[in-house]
Amino acid sequence: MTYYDDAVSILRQTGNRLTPQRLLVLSTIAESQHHIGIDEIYRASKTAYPYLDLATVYRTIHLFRDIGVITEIGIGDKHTYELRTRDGQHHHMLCRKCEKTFSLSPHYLESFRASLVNDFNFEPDLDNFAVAGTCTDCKSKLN
Amino acid sequence: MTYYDDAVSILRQTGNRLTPQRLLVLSTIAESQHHIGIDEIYRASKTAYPYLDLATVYRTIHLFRDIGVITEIGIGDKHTYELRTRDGQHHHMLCRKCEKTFSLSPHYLESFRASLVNDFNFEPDLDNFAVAGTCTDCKSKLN
DNA sequence: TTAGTCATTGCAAATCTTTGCAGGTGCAAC
DNA sequence: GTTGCACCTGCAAAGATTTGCAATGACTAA
Repeated sequence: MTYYDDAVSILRQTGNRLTPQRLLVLSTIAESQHHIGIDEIYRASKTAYPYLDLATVYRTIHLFRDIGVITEIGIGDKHTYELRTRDGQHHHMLCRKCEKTFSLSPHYLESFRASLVNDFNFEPDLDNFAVAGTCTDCKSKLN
Repeated sequence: MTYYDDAVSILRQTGNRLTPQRLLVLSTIAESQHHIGIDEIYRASKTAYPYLDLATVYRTIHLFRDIGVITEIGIGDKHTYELRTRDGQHHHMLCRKCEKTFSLSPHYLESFRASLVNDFNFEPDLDNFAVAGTCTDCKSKLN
């Protein structure tokens, strides 16, 4: 269970505690094959541990996001989340219409990153980068 | 007043009405030199027209965003807004350490966008694009 | 200019998200 | 294993955002 070990070490490194609630939320996100919203995380986790509170889910999600365990993706007004993998760079494209995701090789962003570093000395954090847009299938359906 | 004329024509084109509330919110955003949050928009606009309701501000902001009159920028958990100028969009770099934002000309993302369109026929929505990272000042402070 | 229509508004209620607090609990030190 | 302490949690209340609805008023057509 790679995600578990990684999360443990990141939580430890950042001085946070390993609580059942956190591990539960973590595994719920990990087991979801796609990005998952707060409400779904709450519902799914609550099945395993009925005392779980929504506020705890919110706090846990924000913690995970801030320490880099998960990535937040905004779809319209809704926020969804997914696990960050160990191999770091994990980019994708996300279709706003059909909500399918597509992987993207890191090299697509490399020249962008390089120009920010060169021109502004700004080091962007592009790990687990996601772009929203319209995929080819949905574009053709628009006609 | 370019922003006014542009907004009028965009609202007309999209079949929306020009109401005093909308023009008020629009001018509040236009007069703000930086990104401005919902609460500030509400407070400033309410001074000019005390009957203005918060719900109207929310609806107006979402309308403006959806028809492209303004751009939404997510800074941390807070959303801020700014006018889209006629000469097109601009993007932002956001420093995670000092929370300062820096503008970024669209051409930095153009080749990225072009390669997604060419290689995947994926049309990314980069209107409210913001990259987080570390700015030059904060990088030098790290030593 | 006037009248009719339908989008828009203000209000209030619903829903979503965050926060304060008192008690519970992980974990480090013994 | 036990203890102590700071962090976490659940709960409830506050704050933020969205929605339903009846009344209003912007715009079109005559």
